[in-house]
Amino acid sequence: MAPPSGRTIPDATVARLPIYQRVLGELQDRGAATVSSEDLAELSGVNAAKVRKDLSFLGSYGIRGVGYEVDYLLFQIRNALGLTQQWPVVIVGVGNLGRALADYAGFTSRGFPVAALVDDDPAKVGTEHVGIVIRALSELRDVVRDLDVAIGVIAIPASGAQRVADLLVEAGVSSILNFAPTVLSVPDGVNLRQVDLAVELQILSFHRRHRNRERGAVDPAAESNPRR
Amino acid sequence: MAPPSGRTIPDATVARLPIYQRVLGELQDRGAATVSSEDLAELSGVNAAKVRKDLSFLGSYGIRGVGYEVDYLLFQIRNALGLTQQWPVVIVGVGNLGRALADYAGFTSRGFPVAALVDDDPAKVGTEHVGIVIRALSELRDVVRDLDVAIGVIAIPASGAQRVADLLVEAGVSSILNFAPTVLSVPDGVNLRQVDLAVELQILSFHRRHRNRERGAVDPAAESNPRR
DNA sequence: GAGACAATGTGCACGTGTTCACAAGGTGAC
DNA sequence: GTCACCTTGTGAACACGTGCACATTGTCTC
Ligand SMILES: NC(=O)c1ccc[n+]([C@@H]2O[C@H](COP(=O)([O-])OP(=O)(O)OC[C@H]3O[C@@H](n4cnc5c(N)ncnc54)[C@H](O)[C@@H]3O)[C@@H](O)[C@H]2O)c1
Ligand SMILES: NC(=O)c1ccc[n+]([C@@H]2O[C@H](COP(=O)([O-])OP(=O)(O)OC[C@H]3O[C@@H](n4cnc5c(N)ncnc54)[C@H](O)[C@@H]3O)[C@@H](O)[C@H]2O)c1
Repeated sequence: MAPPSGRTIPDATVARLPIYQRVLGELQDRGAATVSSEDLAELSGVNAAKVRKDLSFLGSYGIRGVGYEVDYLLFQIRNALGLTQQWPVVIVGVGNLGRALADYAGFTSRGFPVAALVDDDPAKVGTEHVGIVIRALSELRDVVRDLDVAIGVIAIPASGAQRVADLLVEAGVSSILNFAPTVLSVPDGVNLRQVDLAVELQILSFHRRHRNRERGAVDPAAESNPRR
Repeated sequence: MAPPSGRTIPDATVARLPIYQRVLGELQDRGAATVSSEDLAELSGVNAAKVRKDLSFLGSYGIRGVGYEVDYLLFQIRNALGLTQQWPVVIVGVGNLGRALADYAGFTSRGFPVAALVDDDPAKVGTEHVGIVIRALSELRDVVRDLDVAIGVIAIPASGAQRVADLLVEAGVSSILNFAPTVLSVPDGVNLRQVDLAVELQILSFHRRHRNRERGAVDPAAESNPRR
């Protein structure tokens, strides 16, 4: 029976598939043959019913009374996620963050090899980092074409991010991961994801503050800035 | 009139407040006195009705017919997010990623100063990075107490992450930002956020694959791994 | 071959989030 | 002081996500 895949998979499910994928990989390494939705849920930090519903969007790959075959399910998830092939990545901006990303082995091992590094600092262009020659921004189009780059990672200051995003799109990249703390706009058809660490910290800060408030604390500052 | 703040603010709104905060800061720098929900929405990449509803959870801070006073609204959002004070951060794991984070000026400027660095590599402990002496894992409790650390950032390999999370909680940290690609469990009352770059890439990969499928492409691999 | 068993797959109800559309209500012009 | 105008604040409908509960169905035992 062919996998359904005609069905649309909800965004919330898509966001969890990579977690299941990683957990299943660990189970496979440990030699587990099958896993129940309950165990998979426990290891993934979610509800068992959610796991079953999520997996049912991929197809009916479980065995009632037994669970899911680890190898088979893992293959199906990888297939759904498009991880049956490699997706070369270009990192734009070889600063603190760009270097850390380029050094990181976890990307290549998960099928996202760092194919190219790009920077607009003339002092950096032409030098090597982790064996990759840093190219100029003007070469972006060639780099993308020649190395068949699928994904662009933006690791430059916010001020230049929109321009680089435009250049990436022009060069034919249709998936962008942006680390610059700014809202980017891209044409329809281009996929954009934002990772904003300051936002994460601020959300933590909110919850911490709110927890304190529940305990009866009052923030005097709230009154100290009257309008006008 | 006191800010309501008795109301609970939806999670989805909390996640957007940092964006509004950043955009309003930019508007303030440009000297804007007021802003309409429509303009703020445009700059934040969201719907105008959503902006108004989000802001209404903080209180009735707009002026009908005019918009929102930038200074005043910014103050209220900062207050809601708990950004009226500094939240010292400890980074555990001074490797590729930990170093990049420690070097990053954006945290301190947003009220999250890197107060301490911790690593368990004896070769690193005692050395300095960006003027901060790296401390041993065993000193974590003292570091958290003495420097009044509010937030712990985990930047070590997945295998040790749960143990470090436990240590952070024991040391009194109640907000954790985890970069290790693993599911952590923490007690109630501890706030945990996960940043997983491989997950982000895999979500991009999913959408790219799906886009291609819609155009009629068929992945032959889907059939090539029959069960047993 | 039949029956007990165990875990899946899903209908359903509930909660959360989004968006529209418009009444409510300040502001500024005259 | 009145009126026209403009943007907020929110009710209501809709879409999406979650989780319970259980019928369904494949497996294994005897
Ligand atoms: N370092 C971190 O830990 C961290 C954390 C959160 C967010 N960020 C964000 O990531 C981005 C990069 O941070 P960073 O610390 O690596 O900065 P950085 O200043 O260390 O490095 C930026 C690099 O980008 C290059 N660059 C600048 N403009 C460019 C352009 N238009 N085209 C190509 N290259 C360009 C610079 O030459 C430099 O090499 C920033 O937006 C920052 O806010 C970084
Ligand atoms: N580097 C990246 O760009 C990147 C990207 C995505 C995710 N990550 C994740 O971030 C984490 C760190 O990545 P990295 O590239 O910095 O790794 P790394 O190996 O460069 O550095 C890890 C550091 O943590 C220290 N360490 C290890 N175990 C420790 C423990 N129990 N207590 C204290 N310190 C300990 C090591 O001594 C080392 O200094 C990993 O989980 C990785 O998967 C990194």
